[in-house]
Amino acid sequence: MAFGIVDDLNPRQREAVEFGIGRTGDAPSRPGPLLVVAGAGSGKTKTLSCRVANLLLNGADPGRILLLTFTRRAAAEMIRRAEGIVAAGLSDKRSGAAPTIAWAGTFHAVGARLLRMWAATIGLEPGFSILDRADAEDLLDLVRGDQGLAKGKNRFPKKGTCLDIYSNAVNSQKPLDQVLAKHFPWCVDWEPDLKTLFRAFVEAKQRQAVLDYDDLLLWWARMMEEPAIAAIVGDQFDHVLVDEYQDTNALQASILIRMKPDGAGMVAVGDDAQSIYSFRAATVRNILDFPTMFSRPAHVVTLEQNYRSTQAILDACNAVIGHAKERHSKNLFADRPGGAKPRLATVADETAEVEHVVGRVLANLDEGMSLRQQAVLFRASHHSAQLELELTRRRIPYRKFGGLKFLEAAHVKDLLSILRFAENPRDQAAGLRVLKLVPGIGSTTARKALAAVDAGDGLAALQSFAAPANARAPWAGLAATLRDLSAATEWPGQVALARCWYDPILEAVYDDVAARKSDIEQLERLSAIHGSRQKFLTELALDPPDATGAEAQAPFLEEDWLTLSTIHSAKGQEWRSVFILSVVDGCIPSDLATGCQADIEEERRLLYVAMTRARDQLTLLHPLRFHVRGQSRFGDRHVFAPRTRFIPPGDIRFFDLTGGTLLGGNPEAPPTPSVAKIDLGARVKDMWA
DNA sequence: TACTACTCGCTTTTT
DNA sequence: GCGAGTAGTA
Repeated sequence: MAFGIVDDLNPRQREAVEFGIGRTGDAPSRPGPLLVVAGAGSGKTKTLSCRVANLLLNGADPGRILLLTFTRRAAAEMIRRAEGIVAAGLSDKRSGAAPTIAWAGTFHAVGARLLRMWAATIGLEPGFSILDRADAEDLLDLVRGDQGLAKGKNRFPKKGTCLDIYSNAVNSQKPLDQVLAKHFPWCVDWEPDLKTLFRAFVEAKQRQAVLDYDDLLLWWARMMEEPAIAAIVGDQFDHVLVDEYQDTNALQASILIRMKPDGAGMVAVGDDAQSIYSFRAATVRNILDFPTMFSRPAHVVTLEQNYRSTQAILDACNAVIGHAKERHSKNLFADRPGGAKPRLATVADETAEVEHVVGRVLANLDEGMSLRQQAVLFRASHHSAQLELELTRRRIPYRKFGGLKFLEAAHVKDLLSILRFAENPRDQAAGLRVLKLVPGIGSTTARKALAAVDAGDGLAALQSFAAPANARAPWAGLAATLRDLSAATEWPGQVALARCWYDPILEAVYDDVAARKSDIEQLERLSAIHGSRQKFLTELALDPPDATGAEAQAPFLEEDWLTLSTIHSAKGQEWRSVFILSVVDGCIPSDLATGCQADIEEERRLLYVAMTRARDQLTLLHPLRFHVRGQSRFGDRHVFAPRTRFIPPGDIRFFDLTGGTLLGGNPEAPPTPSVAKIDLGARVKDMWA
């Protein structure tokens, strides 16, 4: 079937788009597994959307296609493009609404949906609530208290670390002792206690009808171990397409293989050179082993032609990844010859770095490159703090992706907890948080009240609960609010109802009331686009609003803005001009990730991912003096920072060195001797030696 | 029992 | 320089 879009695919892309699809337009065939190894900028999204479109144009049922992506945004983009192609392909034959892919989203979102469908069969409460990361931590902490753990003189790992350990064990499908030895060596002695804790944690979650992120995958995977269910769920889909396969973990692979043991209709797309989520137990083994994972071998197509960057930029990227210890051999070549070399700008310190970036961004803007075509990327969320201040001061609009989320703000969590508690009175973490909001109520009273809720007739127990005299009025107000919320049949208005009770509390507790109230108002606006309380809470947990910033509010979306993003959140995107902050040893690679060779290799890929986002212009910043966090007792808060080890002297030729003029004074002057030798990273690590 | 003041440990990336 | 745990007070 000839249609315009396919004509401008290159031969490899075309192979991926057409593999195994009957071209006669008769009954669609069920092709064997296909792996598309897609280098950076090689048109991966285009290829995948074309394949989806091609399936649809060849008669595939859109309701029987499963599209698994890394983020909700990626799924939406893929569907938009596929439907556009289909609409164009059909327009000359018949008109009609473009078909919609009903099953698309992240593994977690799809898992949640399937689990609700199958809940009755697998002994799960269909109305289960979903705990986000912070909720899960709180519950884990609660359980730890109940278990009487961490009472000894030695410090127990903190709740975040405990959850990391648990999560890693679940997602990597490895026994606890191995996980501890490999990733958390300093917690090895706590193994028996951790095991007890995790067992109690799992029991608590089941008793309370709550699932955390890991459970969405774990329950799905366990469900698929039941052959009868696996057969039905597998048969539900003719085609399963998985994007960003290099960032999936063992648990996710086990789901796929149980769904399609022979790999029929299974397509995975990814790039081992861009695997940057090992901290989430993602393993590059997944993509390397995909060809032999199913009972039928997979067909492999490699996309090596880069359409994004100029040759000069690509040369530098290839040099960086060329030093990687092991990689799937792939030779990216550019479609766009020439171009300016990437700049490696050496500046005095972080203040100069910010000055340099802002200056360049504005210069680009003067030359007609809008802010939206530019991005500033960094390793850790807080690296942009100074830049954000400067952008705000100069009134340059920006949106920041990654890092602290809107949902993590205390007041937002408070309000959501009220809704969650009303939705699921068994949810102890939400309940405890809500009850403790009442002035004069601490954890002891709150726990007693929760026990009454659990034992008696749900939320009604709160109204008959004898609250301390000084807390009686707000307590009664809360009990009435929760009663009204749980009795409400209409979703619209419920956030307003919760606010009636919560706003006075917020005003009493916080100083910056105005800013926090506007967050709550945003939450209320957000609630309007969801159909029910359960949908709202589920969607918010699985797909939190991901941008913060001076212009993040909906009414301003049409305007121009500069993108600030962690490298992780920049995955899959591209800009004409890209700036990478603090390309120094200690940042990239992070001081915290220099433990073993595998960590270093991942940091190298991280720099590679960042660099390959650039189309025309790439600037790496190298501040000579680098801020050291939290060490005020040393007086000077800077340390000398060498250029990242990922750009050795031999590779300097791929870069244009600038910055001498920006230094002012003597660029070669050694830093203050008293601070030059401090290796904070080593000190932190020594504690575990 | 609730809240405060103080000490101690550690500091990333995200569904 | 912040969060979490602890000791002390009301």
